[in-house]
Amino acid sequence: MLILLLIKMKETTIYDIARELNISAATVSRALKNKSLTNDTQRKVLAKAEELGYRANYFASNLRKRDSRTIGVIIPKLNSHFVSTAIAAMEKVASEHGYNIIISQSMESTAKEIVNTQTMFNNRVDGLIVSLAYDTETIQHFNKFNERKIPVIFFDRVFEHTDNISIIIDNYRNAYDITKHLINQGCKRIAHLTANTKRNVYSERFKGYKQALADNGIKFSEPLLFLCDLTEISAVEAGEKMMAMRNPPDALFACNDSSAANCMKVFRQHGFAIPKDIAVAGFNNDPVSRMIEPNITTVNYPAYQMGEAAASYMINCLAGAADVHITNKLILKSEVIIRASSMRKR
Amino acid sequence: MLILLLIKMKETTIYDIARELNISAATVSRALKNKSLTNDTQRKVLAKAEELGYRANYFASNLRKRDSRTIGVIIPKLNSHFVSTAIAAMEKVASEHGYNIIISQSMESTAKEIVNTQTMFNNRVDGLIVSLAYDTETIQHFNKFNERKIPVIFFDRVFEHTDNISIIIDNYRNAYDITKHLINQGCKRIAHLTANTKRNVYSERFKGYKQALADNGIKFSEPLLFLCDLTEISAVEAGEKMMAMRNPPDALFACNDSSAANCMKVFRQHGFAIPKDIAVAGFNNDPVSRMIEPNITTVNYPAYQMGEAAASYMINCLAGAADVHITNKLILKSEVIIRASSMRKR
DNA sequence: CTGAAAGCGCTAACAG
DNA sequence: CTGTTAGCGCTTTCAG
Repeated sequence: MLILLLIKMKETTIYDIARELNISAATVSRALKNKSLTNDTQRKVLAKAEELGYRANYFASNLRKRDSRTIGVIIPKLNSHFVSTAIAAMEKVASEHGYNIIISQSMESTAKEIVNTQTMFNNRVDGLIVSLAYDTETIQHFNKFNERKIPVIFFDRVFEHTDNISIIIDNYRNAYDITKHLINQGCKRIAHLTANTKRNVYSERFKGYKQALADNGIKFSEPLLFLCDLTEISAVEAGEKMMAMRNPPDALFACNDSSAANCMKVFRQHGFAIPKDIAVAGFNNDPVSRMIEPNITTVNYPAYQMGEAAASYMINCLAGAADVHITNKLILKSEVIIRASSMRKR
Repeated sequence: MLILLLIKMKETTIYDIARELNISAATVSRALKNKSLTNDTQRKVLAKAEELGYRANYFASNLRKRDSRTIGVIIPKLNSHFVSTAIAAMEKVASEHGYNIIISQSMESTAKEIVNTQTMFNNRVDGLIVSLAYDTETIQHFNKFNERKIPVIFFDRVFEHTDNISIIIDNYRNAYDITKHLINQGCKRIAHLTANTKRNVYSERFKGYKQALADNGIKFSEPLLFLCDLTEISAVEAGEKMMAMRNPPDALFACNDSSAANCMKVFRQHGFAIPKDIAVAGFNNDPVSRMIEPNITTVNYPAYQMGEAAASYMINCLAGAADVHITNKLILKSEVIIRASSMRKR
């Protein structure tokens, strides 16, 4: 009979290194941390550590230091070009400063966002960078961070009424500009496809859209406002609704490029030429906006810079060089990119 | 003069709860862990914990238990529908079993992958789930995990010669089928756009492509093989090269949907109709394959199931119910989806 | 069911 | 520059 014994492998600790080298654990600890560069103790320690397959125990170290050097990131979903680019930037900045990043997805659900918040809290993140879920309406779940002076930075999907810093682009201005552009192309019945108009990014764009109409003598028409959850299915549904109208729109300003693309597909199926019969504009400058024909007029969203800004600001807060409550908003540069999908005049 | 004092806020510990309740810390610990459900000590502890704003200290707990209940995930990049869907599935399975997930991106660089591996190692992950970077050619950096019997599971982008379990789809079969389909549509000069042919996913597809040609009396022609790094720019370049040929291909089988889409754009700019002049097929069933017109024939890639499988298998290994070295390959079901981009006959 | 006590591995005083 | 010592907060025997 064979008996299988699973033994937890003994880990090498700084004490093992210390013993073999006849020095104290404290010295080993210091050598490992580059704190005594003068003599060659350091080299010996490093060599021995390598030899014994030593690996640092962050649990012990963090416990002792009462500091995790970790930044938590909560985002709605990973699967957009915008989000993953922003995270790549955060990761870069953080690791340059010796911070780790832990990520969690709220999957656009406030309930899951709250759970994630609690997990981050228990994991003792030094700071939290957040882009809110689709329908999050209060930010009470971040109170415990504020109470403990753990910096919370919002980016992109932010909360309007908060003292916490928000990193955004000027959604209002860009929406205004892109709507103005459509008007300049001779469009009169401009549909707007958006999501929950409570979330800042969408409400601001909606405001910009309405203001541009107003400033150009076009009355806002409720039936031209389409709300959807931005999934493939609901974008297609919205497109179908537009096509079913007695008097269909002559332009669409969608609040992201994917939905714009999905609608364009529907328009074409109904025999509408783009931009001749209906001009289209999106938002985000997602790769898809350049993949489909005609290329989609959009707003360049500085994802990388936004991630960079969020992480840098966080690091500064943690270093005590900035206070989360002094600057309140950081508005990044962004601009409309005109492409073929909206060019009716030349 | 104002002096700002930053005082690290005192954290509530189980001792604080114990003292206030006149019980021992051990009891509090047990109550918090649902280990004494009988009497109402538990309720009191929970209430007091809430009252004092207690939060568990995972560092202390992990240190003591010598166990992190964390699974590390290393992927090339987050920004694809496939990867983020797979991760969502892993997160779900893991959290159902009380595990956390930490993610890091190799950004398609072997060097960064090695660094990430080391970080995961030091962070004492209980297991590692990996999809390899574009050009990773050895997996020595995972040796230290194998030595310590920390399970390593590869998915999608796996390494051919390893004892570690790999979770994949039948890339060869699907590529064979899709090529066969193009041949059945009357195509004779089928271009293949792929990446590094060393990475399994690409080499297998390439083999399937070649075999389908061979089985149907079509000689493989080197000039019809296009290598690129799958970025937007290089896919467009490849498309241009195809168009510049004296005798351009009459079909394209690209190894992902984005590059297929990017090439289609180029084809159309050169006045080629799809599928009449050139039929197109992609791979992955990415949302973009349904966004562009005509919709792209592709292979349905079970991202969610793959993530689920990887995480479940990992949990089983960690529970001792499975051995990473018994099953060697897990092949998930997948199939070709025929769409308009390749339908030349009816 | 509960308490006492030990120790996980590390770092930061402090002292030499 | 290095060693001694104490303790971070928790879990887990072992006793009672």
